[in-house]
Amino acid sequence: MAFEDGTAALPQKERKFVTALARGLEVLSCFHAGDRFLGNNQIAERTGLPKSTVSRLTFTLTERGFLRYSPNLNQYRLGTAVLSLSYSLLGQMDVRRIARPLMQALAEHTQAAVNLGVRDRLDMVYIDTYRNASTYAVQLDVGSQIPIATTSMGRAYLAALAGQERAELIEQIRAADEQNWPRIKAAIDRSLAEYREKGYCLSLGDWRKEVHAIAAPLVPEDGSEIMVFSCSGASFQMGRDVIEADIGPRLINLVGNVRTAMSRL
Amino acid sequence: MAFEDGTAALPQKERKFVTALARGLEVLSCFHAGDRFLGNNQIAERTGLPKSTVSRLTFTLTERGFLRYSPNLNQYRLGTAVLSLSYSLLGQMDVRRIARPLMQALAEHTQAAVNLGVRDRLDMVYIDTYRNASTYAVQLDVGSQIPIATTSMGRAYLAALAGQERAELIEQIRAADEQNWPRIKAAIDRSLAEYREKGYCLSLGDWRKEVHAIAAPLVPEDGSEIMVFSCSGASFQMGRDVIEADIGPRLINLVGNVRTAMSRL
DNA sequence: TCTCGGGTCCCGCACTGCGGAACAAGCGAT
DNA sequence: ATCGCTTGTTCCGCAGTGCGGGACCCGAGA
Repeated sequence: MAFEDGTAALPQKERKFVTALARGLEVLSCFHAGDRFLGNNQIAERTGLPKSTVSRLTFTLTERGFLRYSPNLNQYRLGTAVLSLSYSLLGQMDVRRIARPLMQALAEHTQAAVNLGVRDRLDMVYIDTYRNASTYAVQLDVGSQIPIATTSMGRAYLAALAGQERAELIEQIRAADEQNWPRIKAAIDRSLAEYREKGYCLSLGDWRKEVHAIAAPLVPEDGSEIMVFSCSGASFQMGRDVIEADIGPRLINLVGNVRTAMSRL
Repeated sequence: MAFEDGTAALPQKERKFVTALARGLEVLSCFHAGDRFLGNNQIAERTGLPKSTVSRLTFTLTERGFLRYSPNLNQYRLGTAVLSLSYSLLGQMDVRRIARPLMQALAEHTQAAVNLGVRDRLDMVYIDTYRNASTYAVQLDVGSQIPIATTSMGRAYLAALAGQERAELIEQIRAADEQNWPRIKAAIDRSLAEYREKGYCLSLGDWRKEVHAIAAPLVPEDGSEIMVFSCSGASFQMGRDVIEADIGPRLINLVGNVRTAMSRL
């Protein structure tokens, strides 16, 4: 850091920021669903950190059970410690207990998948999903990540977000995929309008051609994070007509019931 | 650090260790299933770190989505980023795909819960669990943690562990609960013997009085981590006789099938 | 044997992260 | 209002931690 006077002239904000920790988290996050094992070198590439730094970070993470080392491959995998964390989180969310029977009933009625998700960075993550036992088509499990921009769940989240935050998030989305921005922007605008009019958002093949979905957000009164319920299924089973006539109202109804159930603790 | 010659005379190992990162992870881990929100002060107490340090760490963790800040409570909760991590891990484990139908069948047959777990520190963590739809008794979900020392799953893990590692782990267990050590030690020894004789471990009310369980470990040939299958239910439904005569053989059979299925990729 | 792609280790330097203490902000009780 | 009391944020100089370029090492191919 080259400052003329040599004093620590960092902006105040940055003094609260612990680089080493952030880098370690970065290392963890660079394991995506696809890849089982990563070597130090690949990690270094993905994160842009120097090899020796990565070496130290992986050592520490392994030590603490957040990574697991495979001696014969000389590579790392995520460790079981991350599981405990996410359970601590899921166990806290009483939305899940409350919504479960309602979601199951809707899944039964529609013969489609009914999902509950929250946002993580530029994705929505399922924290629950129910489907009729016979449905094997779309296999998205708890923890699945789907993009914000092209899914009904993601856009319903956007629609429910307060103006300022929404603008910031949309900007991030734009920056992440300049390429397709015009198309994405158009779809988002359509969804926002749709939400204002009807209270839900649709995605009829935007994400995967053969998947139709509808989603409605739940904004908790206590200021905690927005959650989104969605119902998704094969396009041939879920035409626009049945979605708007039947599923939409039921979904909005579900959200309303969950909201009132949560408001009385 | 006061060394006579002033050189960095740290033991080599320690130079690879990134304290700041470890501390950050410590902060995350101190959120247990019970507590929704923690303030900086409580975190400082639990971790033994000074307040200002905690302040910086929580700032960084929040920044990165691993914690979430509640402005009106001035407190923190785990953030959604941890969810994505654990999904990256679960998605990688193909044991789950392979074992699923077998576990479901066994759950159906026994009318009890059938679980798959791995170790995290001094606990076993469920990575899958199936039960007959009508079973509402014990509600342990994916991510649930149960102690090693007093559960059949934990002790089956111990039994499958190689001598050296086992000794170390047992020592940690002793250190964690000196109090009840004699009783725990006795139960562990019994389980080790039981495993040698029969290939499974029991816990008939050791963990919760009204819960009976049986477990058998799967030691992967590729040297990756040990996994344990268990079957648990209400004590009045699962007497020792039915466990040993019926469930035990079926469980061992299940493990064998999974092992062979995994060995051919 | 040489090379090449991994990974770990070394080591001096600079800057980051440290933590005690001061400061600020709620909140109850008096 | 006024005083504690508790909890969180900020300050600031110091030291030691974490940094990272490069040497080194090892195993697999050629």
